Amino acid sequence: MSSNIDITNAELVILNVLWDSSPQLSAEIVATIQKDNDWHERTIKTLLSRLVKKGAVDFHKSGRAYHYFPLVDQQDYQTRVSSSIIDRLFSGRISGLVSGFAQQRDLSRDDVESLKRIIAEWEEQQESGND
Amino acid sequence: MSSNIDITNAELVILNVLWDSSPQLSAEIVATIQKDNDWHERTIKTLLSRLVKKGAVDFHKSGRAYHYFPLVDQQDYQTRVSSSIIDRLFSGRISGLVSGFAQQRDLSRDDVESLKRIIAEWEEQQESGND
DNA sequence: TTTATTTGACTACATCTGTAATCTTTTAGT
DNA sequence: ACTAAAAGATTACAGATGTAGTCAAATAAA
Repeated sequence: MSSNIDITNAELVILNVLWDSSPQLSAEIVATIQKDNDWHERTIKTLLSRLVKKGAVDFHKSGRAYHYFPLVDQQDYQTRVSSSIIDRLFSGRISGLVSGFAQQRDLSRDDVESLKRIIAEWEEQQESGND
Repeated sequence: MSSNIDITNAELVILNVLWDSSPQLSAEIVATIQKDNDWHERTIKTLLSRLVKKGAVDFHKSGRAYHYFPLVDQQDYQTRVSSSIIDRLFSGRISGLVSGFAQQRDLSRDDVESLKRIIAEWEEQQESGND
C-alpha cells in the first residue's frame, strides 16, 4: 500500500546506503558511494535531492550538518519491485526466478537453508490453515 | 554473455508476446497486447521497431506480411535481469527475495514443489562435487 | 561583523522512454 | 498500369534519468 514512489537505478544506490545505516551526512554518503562508483559528488547530491523531493528520503539539519534518512521502507520497496519483476518476467512464478538464478550462479548453503526454512513455514501454515 | 541489450518495460510487453509464440505478424502482436493494454497500435509498432533496431527482435517478410520473432533468449534475459535485481536489491541473496515474496503473496503448491526440486538438485550436486 | 567555506538549491543538458502522428513504400486488386 | 490500402520508416514531443555545473544561503572562523 504505502509509498508507491518510483526509485531509479541510480537513486537506489543512494537508498541502499541509507538503508544500511542512517541517518548519515551527505559527506558520509558520498564517501561510501565513491568507494564503489566513480560518481561525481555533485551527482550524488543531485540524486539525494531528488530522493528528498519525491519523498523517499528526508533529513533534519543541526547547524551546517544535514542528517539524511530514508522514508521508504526497505522491505516494502523490495517486495514491490520483486513482485513486479516476477509478474512481468516470470508470469508470477517465483520458482522460475529461483531456478534460473540457481543455474547461473550457484546457490550458497545459506541460500538453501533459508529456502528450506521458508518452505517449512509454508507447510506449517498449510496444515493449520487448511483442513 | 550474449545480448546485453537493454529492454524497457514497455518493450518487454512486446517481447513477452513473442516469447510466448513466434513468429507473429504485427497485427497479431497488436491484437494480443490490446487485450490487456490499451496502447495505440502506433505505439506498439514503434516499440516493435525499437526492438528491431536494438537487435532484440527481427522479422522476415513474405509479401506485405512481416513475421516477427525474438532474437534474445528468454532465459538469458530472465537470468540477467533477475541477477541484477538480486544484487542491487538483496545484496545478492536470493533467499531475501523469496522470503519477501512469500510474505506478501503466498507461494503456490507448485512453487513449493519447484523450490524443493531445486534444493534437491543442489544437494545432489554438493555430494558429487564436494568432498 | 566580515569573510571564507561548506552545504544545499537551482539550472543545464543530452539521452532514454512512453506515446503517437505523418510520410513512404510496397503490394493486392481493378 | 494505376490506385487504394496496409505495413513499416521517419519524425515528434514531453517527461524521466544520468550526470554535473553554478548560484545562494548559512555557519564557523577571524
